Amino acid sequence: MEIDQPKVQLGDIPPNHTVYANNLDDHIKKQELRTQLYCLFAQYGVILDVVALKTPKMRGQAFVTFRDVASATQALHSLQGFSFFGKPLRLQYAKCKANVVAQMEGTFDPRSRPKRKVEFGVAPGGGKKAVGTGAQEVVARADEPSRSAPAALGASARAEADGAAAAAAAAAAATAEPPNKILFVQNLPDVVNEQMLRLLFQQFESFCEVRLVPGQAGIAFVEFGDDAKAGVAMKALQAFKVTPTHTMKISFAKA
DNA sequence: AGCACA
Repeated sequence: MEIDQPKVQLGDIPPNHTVYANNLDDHIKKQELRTQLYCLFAQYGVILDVVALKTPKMRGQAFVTFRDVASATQALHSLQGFSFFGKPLRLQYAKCKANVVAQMEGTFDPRSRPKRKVEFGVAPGGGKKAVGTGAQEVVARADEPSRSAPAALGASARAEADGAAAAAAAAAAATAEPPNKILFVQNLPDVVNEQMLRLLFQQFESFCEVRLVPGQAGIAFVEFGDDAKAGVAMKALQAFKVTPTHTMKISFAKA
């Protein structure tokens, strides 16, 4: 005879594009959490969105949405119990369909509330006015099902896979100057602002500040606590695609 | 434990 099954049975929830994760360390900053989850889960497939809220009800939880259910399934099984920031991941399928997925299927019904998430960089409608209100809500998301240009997080992972050549060139350039706690960032699109750059760089330890150069579009300085920490950030974000056409070049600033 | 996306 069968005894009642304890805790969560995966079978309770049908397969979904989205993996629901809980038991997350809730003192991790939201952006950091999303970035780390993105990096961890991206090995199982194309990620459309990572949602993490810090509201009382939603803290310690996150939603990772894949383009394909099979990827979600793969990730769910492979990463079940994975030690993430010292705590084992608890994974299930999400109970509901993510908005991105509904959009992908063309069934998105904005009856609740129409969402205007801001893309990092170029606004889909074109033009140079990109970020207005919700600049801190940068999302990793694909707008078009097929050859989408995922923003922020997606681009970061893409930059890894993508720019062998660009990265090599940038790395070569990076070695031109000796280590410095200040980084020199080039090839930024002219729509970037400090807020956006901060989002990218603040996830690294000992981040201090971002400085744009008035009158000098496309470049910025980013300061860290010391040379080594700056170097870590540089390596991680080297060749990051800020937009599909702008690949960041990072080097140590001149002393 | 807790299933959202403004």
